[in-house]
Amino acid sequence: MTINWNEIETKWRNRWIESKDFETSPNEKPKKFITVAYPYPNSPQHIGHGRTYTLADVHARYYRMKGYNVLFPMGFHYTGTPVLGMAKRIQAGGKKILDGLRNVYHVPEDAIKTFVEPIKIADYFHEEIKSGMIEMGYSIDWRREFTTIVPGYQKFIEWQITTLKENGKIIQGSHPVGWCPNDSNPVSQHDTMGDVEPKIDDKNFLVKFVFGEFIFPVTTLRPETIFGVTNLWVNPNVTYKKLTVDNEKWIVSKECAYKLQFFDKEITEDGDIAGGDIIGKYAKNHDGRDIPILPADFVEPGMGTGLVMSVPGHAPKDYQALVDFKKDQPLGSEYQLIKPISIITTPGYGEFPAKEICEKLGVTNQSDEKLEEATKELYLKEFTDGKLNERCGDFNNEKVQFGRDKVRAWLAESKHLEKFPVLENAPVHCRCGTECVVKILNNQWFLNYGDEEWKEQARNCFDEMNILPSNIRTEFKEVIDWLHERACARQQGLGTKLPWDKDWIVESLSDSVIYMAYYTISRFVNDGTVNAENLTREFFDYILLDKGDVTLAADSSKLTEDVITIMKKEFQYFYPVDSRHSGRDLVQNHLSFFVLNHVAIFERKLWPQEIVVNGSIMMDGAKMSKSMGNIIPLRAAIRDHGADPIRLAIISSAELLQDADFNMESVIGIQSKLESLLEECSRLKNDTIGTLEAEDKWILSKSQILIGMVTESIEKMRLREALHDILFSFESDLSWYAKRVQAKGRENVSGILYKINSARIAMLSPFAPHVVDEMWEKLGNEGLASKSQWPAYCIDDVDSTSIQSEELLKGTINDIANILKVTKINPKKIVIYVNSDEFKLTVYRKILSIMVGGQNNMGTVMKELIADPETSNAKKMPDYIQKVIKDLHSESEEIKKMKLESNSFNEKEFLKSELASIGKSEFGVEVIVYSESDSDIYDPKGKARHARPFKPAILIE
RNA sequence: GCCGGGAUGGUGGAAUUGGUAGACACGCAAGACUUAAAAUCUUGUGUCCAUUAGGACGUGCGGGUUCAAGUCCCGCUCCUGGUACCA
Repeated sequence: MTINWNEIETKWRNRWIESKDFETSPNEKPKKFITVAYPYPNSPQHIGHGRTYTLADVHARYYRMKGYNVLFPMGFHYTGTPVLGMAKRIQAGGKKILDGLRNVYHVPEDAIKTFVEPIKIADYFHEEIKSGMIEMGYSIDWRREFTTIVPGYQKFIEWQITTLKENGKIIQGSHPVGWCPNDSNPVSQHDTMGDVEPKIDDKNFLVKFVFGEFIFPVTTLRPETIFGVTNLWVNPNVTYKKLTVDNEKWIVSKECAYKLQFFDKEITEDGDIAGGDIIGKYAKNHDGRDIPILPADFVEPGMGTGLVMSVPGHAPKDYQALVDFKKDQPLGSEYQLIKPISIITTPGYGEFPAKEICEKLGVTNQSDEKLEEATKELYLKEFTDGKLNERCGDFNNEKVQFGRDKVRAWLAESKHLEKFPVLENAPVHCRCGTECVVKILNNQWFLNYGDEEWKEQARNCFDEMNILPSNIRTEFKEVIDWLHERACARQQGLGTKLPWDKDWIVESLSDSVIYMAYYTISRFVNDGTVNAENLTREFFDYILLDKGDVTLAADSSKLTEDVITIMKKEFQYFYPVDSRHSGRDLVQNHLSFFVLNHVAIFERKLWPQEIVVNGSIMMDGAKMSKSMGNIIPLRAAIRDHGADPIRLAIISSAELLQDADFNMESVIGIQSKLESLLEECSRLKNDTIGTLEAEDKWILSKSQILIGMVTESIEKMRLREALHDILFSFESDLSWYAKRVQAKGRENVSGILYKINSARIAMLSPFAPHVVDEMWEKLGNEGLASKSQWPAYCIDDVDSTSIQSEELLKGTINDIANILKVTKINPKKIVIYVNSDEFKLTVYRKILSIMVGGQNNMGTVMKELIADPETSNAKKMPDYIQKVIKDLHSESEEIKKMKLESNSFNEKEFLKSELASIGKSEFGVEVIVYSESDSDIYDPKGKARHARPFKPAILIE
C-alpha cells in the first residue's frame, strides 16, 4: 500500500480544527501547560527548528491522552535587530540575500518587494512558519497567538521591566559595545560586512607610567608583568599626540587618540610630539623606578596606545627586541646593563623563559615569524602552570591565573591601571564601510544577574525543578554561578521602549522570559474582550501577582470586575509552566534568564516546574545553518514525505540531548513501516477473544510490559526509546507470536491482535497523530485515537509465569537450532529432557534470588549457598552452579525478577503441550519431551542428567 | 583561554545505578523470487587467528581502582555548544 500522506493528514487536521480539539480553556480537569521558545521569524522553518516543536507537541499530546487539560500555545518573537539588517541589505540590492530568498526560500517576488520594511519580513515568515506548524500537526491553541510588538504584549513587557526595576534587579552602568562611528549605532553580526560578530576583548588593560607632567599609558593583557618591566618601547618614526584626558595629560598614538574618543572620556588635543623626542628619556613605573624609553620599529601605532612596555624576561618579542637593540649600542653604554627581570617561575623553564624559548625555536631577529608561536606557547604555559615569584611583592607565590586579577585590582586601586577594551577580531567593518570601534556606553541598563541573593533564589528554583535530561543540570548550575550584569536594553531594533527611558528598547532576550504568562491573557486581547489600554499596571499586579484588589484593578483598567476575575482565574489555573522546551543553545541564556526572571517576579508556587532541553539537528554530519546551504525547508519536506514520517524521523534519529543526524533514508524506512502498520490495521477485526492459550497469555503480557515501558520512557522524555519500543522491539514479539499461532494452525487470534494493536497504535498517536487517526478508523474504533485514553498499564495483567514459560520455549527452540547449525545434522528425531531434580531446582531458585540482589560472582554465590542449610550441599556441584550463573547472567533483569516472583511451573507439561507444534513447524520432525526421572525415558546417550531448570538437555538423532 | 558536553563496527547509534559491548536501523555480501531490474523475503556481517571445534583482541590515547570498567579515578588528544548587544 502506498499512502497519500498529504491527503490523510489534511483529512485529520481538518477534523481537529473543526472540533477545536486544541483550544484549551480552564475546566475541572488537572492542567498541563507546555511551552516552547517561540520562533524569531526571519527565515522559514527547517527540519532543525522542527525538532524542539515536535518534541513539545508529542509531550502535549501524550498528556492530553493521559487525561490532562493541556495548553500548548505559540507566539512570534519580533523583537530584535536581524530583520533590520536584512531589510537594509535587501534595500541595497544585496545579491547574496536576494538569491537566498528567491532560490532557497522560494519567496514570491511580490513579497520580496515589501521586504525593505523590516516588519514585512517578519510578517511574511511568521505566516510561513505558522503554516508549517499547522501542517506538522502541532496541537497549538492558535487563539492565543501574538507577536511581541503588538500593543498588548508591549504593555505586558512595560509592566515586567518596571516590576524588575522596582524589585531592584535593574541597574545602570557602563558597557563596551562594537560601534559604528558613522551610523552612531552599536553593531552586531547582522550589521557587519561578512557577518562577523564584533568580539570585544575585555581583558585588555592600560597601565600608566609617569613621564614628567605626562602620563605614558601602555596596554597589556598581562598586568602582572608590570613587575618585570625593564624599559618602554616607542616607535621613532611615529608622531604621537598629547591629549588631556579627564584632567590627565597623556601621550598616545594618533590611532589611539581616535579610539579614546569613544571611551566616555573628556578629551582635548594639546599638539604633537615626535617619537624621537621621547626616546632616551625615562618614565617612572608604579613603584617609582626609572624606566628607560627605547626605540623599536615593531611598535605599531594602531595597536593599543602605540606605546609598549617591555618584559624581556617573559615576553619573547621584548626579549628579542632588546637583544637586537643592544647589538647597536656601544660596549660601555648604560643600555648594555639592561637585563631581563624574572618574575614568574614555570615548571620546565629556567629563570628567563623568553630567552629559552627564543633560543629553542631559533629566533634570529625581532621580525622573525616564529615569535608569534613562541609568544603563544609561553603565554599559555605561564598562565596555566606559572607562579609569581618574590619580585612580585605581596603576590609572591600566587599562581599566574589567579594572581593576574589580584595585581589588576591592586593597580586599579592606585589608579595605575584602567580597562582598555579592544576589538579582538579587528578590523571589523560596518555594512556602511566604516571600520568599527569599541564604544563605552555609560548609561546602559543592566539586569543585575550578578546579585548573589538573586542567584541563590534561582538555584532554589532549579533544585525543585525537573530538568530533562538530568545531566544538563550541572550546566545550569555553572551558568548561574557565572552570570553577571547583562545589558537589557539596546538602541535599535523592534521591541518595546523602556518606560522610564524612551531612548532604549528592551533587549530581545529580556522581553522573552516570562511571556508564558501572557498566553493566559492574549486570548482575551485577541477576541476583543480587552484592549491594550486596559492592561494597566494595577491590572497586571492584581492578576499576576495577586497585589491590590479587584476594585483597584477594575478602576485602573476600566474593565468590569467580572472580566478581571475570569482572567485572573485563567492565569491561576494555567500557571505555573509545567514544561518548557528549548534547544541546548538556549541553556546559557534564555532558559537561565527564564528561571531568574520568574524567581524575581513571581511567588514560589508560580515558578516553572520543568525544563526539557534537546540537541540540534545535523544534516549529513554538518550543522544546518542559516547560511542557506544545507537546509531542508520543513514545509517542502512535509509536502514530499508527509508530516508524520518527518516527525518520526526527527524523534527517532537521536536521544534528547544528542545532536541528531537527519537523513532521508530513515524517512523512507519509517514510511514503509507506517504503511505496513496501516495495512495491518485494515485487516484486524474486533472479534471476540476465546479461551487464552499459552502464547496468547504471553503476548498480552508482553503488550502490558510494552505499555509500561513506553509510558515510563515518555515521562522522562526518552522519546526515541519509546518510539523504538512501539515500532521495532515489539515487532519481534509479534513475529514470534505469529510463528506460534501459525504452527498451531490457529485462525482465532484476530481479536487478540486487534486488542494489542489498538493499544500500540494509541501509544503511537502522539508521535504520528494523523496516520494513527487513520489507523484507528481502519481498526473500527470509536472517535479519534488522538482523543482516546492512554492505554493503562496494569501490573496485574502481566502473567509472569507465561512470560518465563515462553522464554523457556524460545530458548529451547534456539538451542536446538544452534545445535543443528553447528552439527549440520539433518534431524530425524529430537528428544528433550527436562530437569526434575528438586534439589537442583531449590539451588537454582536460591541462586536466582542472590543474583536478583545484584551479586553474580561465583565465589559470593557459593558462599551464600553454603551458608543456607537448605542448599549447603551445593558445594558438591560447582560445575552446575557455574552453568546456572551463566544461564541467568544472560537473562535480563526483568526476566530474572519475574522468574523469582512466579512460583515454579511444570516445565515438562508446558513443553510437552507447546513444543510439539512449533517444533514440527520449525524443524519438520516430532519433538519428544521426557522428564529426567521418567521411567520410560529414551536416553541412549545419557543426556538427561545435563538438564537444568529452564535449560533442558537435548538429543538430536 | 575559560565553562559545559562528547569520542563505541563500514554508517547512524543502543548499553538508563559498574554486570553478556555493538540492541535497533542503514549499508554491504550471499541466496530465494524474476527473462532482467526494482521491490520483497531468508541468511550472514566488530577485528584477527583457525578447514572445524574454538581462541585472542576490542568502546579516542596512556595509566589506575574493581571479582567485573564504554560506564568510576588521574593524565592527554581531538570534536562540539556557550563565552555576554545573535535570536
